[in-house]
Amino acid sequence: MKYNPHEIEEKWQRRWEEEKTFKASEDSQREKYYLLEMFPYPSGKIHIGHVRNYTIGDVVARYKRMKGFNVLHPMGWDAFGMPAENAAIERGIHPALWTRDNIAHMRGQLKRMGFSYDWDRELATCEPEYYRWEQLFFLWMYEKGLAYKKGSLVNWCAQCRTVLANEQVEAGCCWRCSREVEQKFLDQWFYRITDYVEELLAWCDQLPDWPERVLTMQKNWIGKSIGCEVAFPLFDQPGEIKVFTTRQDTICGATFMLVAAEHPLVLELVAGKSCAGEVRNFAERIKKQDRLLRTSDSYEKEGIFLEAYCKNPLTGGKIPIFAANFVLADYGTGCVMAVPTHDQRDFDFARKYSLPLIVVIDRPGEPLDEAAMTEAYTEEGILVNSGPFNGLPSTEALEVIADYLASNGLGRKTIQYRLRDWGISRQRYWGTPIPIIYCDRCGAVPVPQQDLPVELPLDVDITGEGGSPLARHRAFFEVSCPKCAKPARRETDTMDTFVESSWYFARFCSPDFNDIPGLDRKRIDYWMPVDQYIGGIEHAILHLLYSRFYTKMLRDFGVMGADEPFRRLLTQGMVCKETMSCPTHGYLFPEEVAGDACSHCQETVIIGKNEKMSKSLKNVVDPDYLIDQYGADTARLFCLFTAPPEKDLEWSDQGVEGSYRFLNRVWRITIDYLEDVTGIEAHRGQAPLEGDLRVLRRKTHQTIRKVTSDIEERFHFNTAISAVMELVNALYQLPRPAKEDRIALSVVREAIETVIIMMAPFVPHMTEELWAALCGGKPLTDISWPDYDPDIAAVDEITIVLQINGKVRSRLEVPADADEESIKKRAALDDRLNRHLEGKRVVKQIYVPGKLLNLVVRD
RNA sequence: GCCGAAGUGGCGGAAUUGGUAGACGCGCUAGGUUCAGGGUCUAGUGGGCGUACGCCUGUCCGGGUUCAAAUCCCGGCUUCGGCACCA
Repeated sequence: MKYNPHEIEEKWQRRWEEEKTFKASEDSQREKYYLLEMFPYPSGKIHIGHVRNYTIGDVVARYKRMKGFNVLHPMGWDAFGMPAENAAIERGIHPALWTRDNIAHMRGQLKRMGFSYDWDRELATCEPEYYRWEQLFFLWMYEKGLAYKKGSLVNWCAQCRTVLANEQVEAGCCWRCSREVEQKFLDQWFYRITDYVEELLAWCDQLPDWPERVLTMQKNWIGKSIGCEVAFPLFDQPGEIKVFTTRQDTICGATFMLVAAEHPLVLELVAGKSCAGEVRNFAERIKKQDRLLRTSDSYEKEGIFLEAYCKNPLTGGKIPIFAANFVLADYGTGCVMAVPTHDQRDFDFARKYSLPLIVVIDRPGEPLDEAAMTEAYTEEGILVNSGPFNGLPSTEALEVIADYLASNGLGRKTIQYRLRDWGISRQRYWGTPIPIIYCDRCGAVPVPQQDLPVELPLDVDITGEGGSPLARHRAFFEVSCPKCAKPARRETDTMDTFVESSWYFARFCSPDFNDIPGLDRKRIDYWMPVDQYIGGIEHAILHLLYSRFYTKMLRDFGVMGADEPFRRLLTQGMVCKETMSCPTHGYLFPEEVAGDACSHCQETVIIGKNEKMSKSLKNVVDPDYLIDQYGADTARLFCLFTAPPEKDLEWSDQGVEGSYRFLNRVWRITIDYLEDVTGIEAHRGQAPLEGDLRVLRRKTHQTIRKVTSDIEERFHFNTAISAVMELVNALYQLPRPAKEDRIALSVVREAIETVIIMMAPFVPHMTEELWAALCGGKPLTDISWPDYDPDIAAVDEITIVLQINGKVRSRLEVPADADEESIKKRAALDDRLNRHLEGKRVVKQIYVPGKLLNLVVRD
């Protein structure tokens, strides 16, 4: 009987589906386990990188089920994603129907891999009901001031009529049409995530099972800095300039003031002065240049004097005000006090425009001299030239000066964050409509709850020419005001799709619950938080931060009990492969390459570096090809065995062969023994065994121990699989027992059953088939994960390493329970050891129980 | 520039608390299989020296701590990721 993966896989996939094998039940008495992948639904065809994501989740789900957990494992969610419009047009379906269609489309391919999803849940996120609740949450937030509208400066491409994210701007031009990007003031909706900034930051230290680097990224993104807001009064005129600084200890060294070029204050200050025209030109130039400059490596510091002065609040000194290109309008107050002696940027600026330098923090032991300085001194030191604060260490001065400023009404301690409120407005068709109506009389009026959901119209033209199709759709936006019934206009912006992905995990818990608020508190309390979330590092900041914010907000609305959405997080690595390209045809798919030549033009193919698999680079491996060639089990095994999940995986064709070979080995040894072990029970209990059988049985139990802990504690499937490989090797090594040797065959049977059960989460189809052949009865999915017997797994002979000065010189086989005395006695008789001891004396002996004996010797 | 992670054979990777470096797999070499090929089985496989017992050396580089370092500390190099004129 040959291993025929295709036949087996089709058979079991059909059975699992018919019997709804993987459905979670809410009334189960078992402990719950909620497992979710971080929206990995691809908007096109799935490639092997996706398969890796799903496989990791699937293995965990199958393992946890065998461990007796009630597992909720719905499929992740990316069907609303960005490329949906294009992909929908390509596939000839209306974008509004895209999500549902896409999920159906993907299921075929996903089921072929044997993934054990609870397939009936995720459709809940493509129903109008999903919009209804999302819009309800919006209205609640609007009521509480957590959703608000404000004008903001955006990158705007006039050609595409779209707002561009910073990363969509290439050298100041639109990534799609290469037209120069404009700065435009646009009214946009925001969610006030900054209200939760302290809680989001604090909980970063209470998520022990999240990867360190994700938390670090989130902390950096939030970017908290503690400092002072200080007012610098204007000289010879009323008013003041507020600055934010974290270095209030250097305030006496502030010799000039910098204002962001685009700051409104700039034009106010120069109004009516002779320099006004020049300054205006400067500001215009910087506004445009700024974006361009960001992409170049060296930023030339530029500024222009505004013919205005302000007063240093501590020294009273008269300091000039400049507009500068390197000050950010949207951080802090948009104005910076410049301390050239202790800030490198200010130093460069002062040198360029010949501005005065005053040292206020002196280097201990080696005093600074303004004239001789070649760079700013940014370290700690002792205050000088600072009046009453002279002699204070700078670290203490931070506090003292902050208190002084506060008590004298010159400033106050403040905290600045890098994190901005979350702009959710999108000028796209695809997304949840924002439920607001604008009326000339009543202003912005929320859509009444009973009118929800505001649905997307189906009769729009998707022209692909940019701009929101909704803004061109009169029937959609021409409405009457809910308050006064006069003609009014509906908001045509839709929500960022990140809003939808910020609570889908909660909707999955109660997909059919359509009473207010669309989330069944009872079931939410049972399943949430997600016990294990798995996904790519690319969502480390935005999606995960937004989901955390949303969870806290819904908690404060009383919808959810959890403080955090995801208890444990695994960020798995990417699958990489080298790119191939040809001078004429650009990037090539693997099947477009024959040997080392392009199959279109026969030119030699250029092999590029290893990069993340993506459609645009065409360095993808099609899982269908793998399944056709080797079967889904081999594809799964390869993804798991080659690298631990959090590492990037470099694709290799040869590795796949190895996985296939191993599965064949498992298949052959099982079939080979099948007849002999039929009717024989697997070995149980403690009955003593000798020789090879004892060794095999020990290996069996050691394997259970190893595989269990590798999956349980670390998700290190690669080492778990290698442990099973060792057990299979041991089975092959065992001399074939006689047919009537029932004891030997029972030990063999136990080993074979163990191999099959241990492999079940990884290669479910083949193991089901072998299990059915071997045991019949209950399918493997209903078998519980075995425990190992520590006594049987324990070795009875151990190797003690004999070292001299830490170098291994010999080894000693001793009984596991040998005591220190007897080991030392035997070591003294060891020839190899004694050869190294000639002419030396032992000054110390270090004995590590069960491990080694180290002799420290001198000449 | 700042923050973070990583660096181990020809390759992917093991080594869970400082205690046998290189598990397992790929590749390669040799041999068996009535041996065309493939498959499969067995053995070998970090480097150097040696007929051999064996010896030396070895986890990016340089120091250090320790009886003992891939692992801890200091300095440097390289790669990757994040943030970036953040006051």
